[in-house]
Amino acid sequence: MCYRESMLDNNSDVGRYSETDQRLRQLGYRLTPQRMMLLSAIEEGEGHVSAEEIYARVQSRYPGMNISTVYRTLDLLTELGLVTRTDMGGGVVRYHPSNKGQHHHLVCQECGGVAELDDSILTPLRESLEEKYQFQADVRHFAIFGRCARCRR
Amino acid sequence: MCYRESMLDNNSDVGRYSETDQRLRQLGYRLTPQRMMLLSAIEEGEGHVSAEEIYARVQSRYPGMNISTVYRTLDLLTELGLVTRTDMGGGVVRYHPSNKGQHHHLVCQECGGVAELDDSILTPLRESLEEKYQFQADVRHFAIFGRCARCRR
DNA sequence: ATATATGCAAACGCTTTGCATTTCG
DNA sequence: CGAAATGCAAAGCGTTTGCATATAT
Repeated sequence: MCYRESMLDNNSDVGRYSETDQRLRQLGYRLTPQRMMLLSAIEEGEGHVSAEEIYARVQSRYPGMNISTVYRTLDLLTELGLVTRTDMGGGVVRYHPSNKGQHHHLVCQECGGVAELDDSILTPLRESLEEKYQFQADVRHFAIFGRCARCRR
Repeated sequence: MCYRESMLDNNSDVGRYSETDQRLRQLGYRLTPQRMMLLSAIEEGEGHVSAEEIYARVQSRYPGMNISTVYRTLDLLTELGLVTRTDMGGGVVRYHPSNKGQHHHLVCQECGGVAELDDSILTPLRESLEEKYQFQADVRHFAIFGRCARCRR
């Protein structure tokens, strides 16, 4: 029904439009309450979040949020390049705002821990892939699996 | 019921035990018809196959094969190290025999094409991960996403 | 003989979809 | 007002599980 009221009544952020919000409108998309909530949830969350986590986070404050809207919105934002989707392997997919800078992941297959990886370490690999295979590696979608320092002991 | 007859009657390979078959028995596991079929399907298939593909392939010859057996057997073989499981991203998981040598993958996000990648190109990266992060990269599970030479033109 | 593996059917978790309803612009 | 977005419920997909039955050793 009237999800606007139930969701926004006590939202002190109404009226504050983030950079990404503005961008959405520029591109001709509607700025719905759901989209604003999802964007702020993604921006607040440090690091990377899954669709289900985003859903839970938004729903805790705005119980009207719907899981299909989460997926549809994430798809849209990803297509527009406002959000980056990272396939972490094992069926785990995480999202983070594109404007928060690039970094990559070391995923430990033993403890499941995820460490961030500085981009510079990949430069040599990118260059040799370019040279030898004419392959343009998409550095935004990088996850390396293995065993972390702790689990090796 | 009696899946042995229906599945093995016209299997000219009965009695020929592959290297991996033998290995299974050594380790104390039973050498069932299903396991033999699955192993030969995986070994025949050039390159990498998904669980569903293995299932389809085996079933075309031995209609009794069951999808849960495929998954259970692939889990077992992976744990034993006889088969390698590669997460290709996008929920796609492929398997190939461990004894067929190591190589990696360049997955084109545009055309979906998969190219094989020589292991040597990863040596510098592995070394720097080891040095800087004490992280032991699992090179058997490597897929790099990006755009292939053809799609860039 | 008996522990182990299989078949079957049901459930799983995540994701997608169709369609009626609502809402942003 | 009208196109676009949402809610809802159902289905999709690949995978896993519980339990009775069959079988390799």
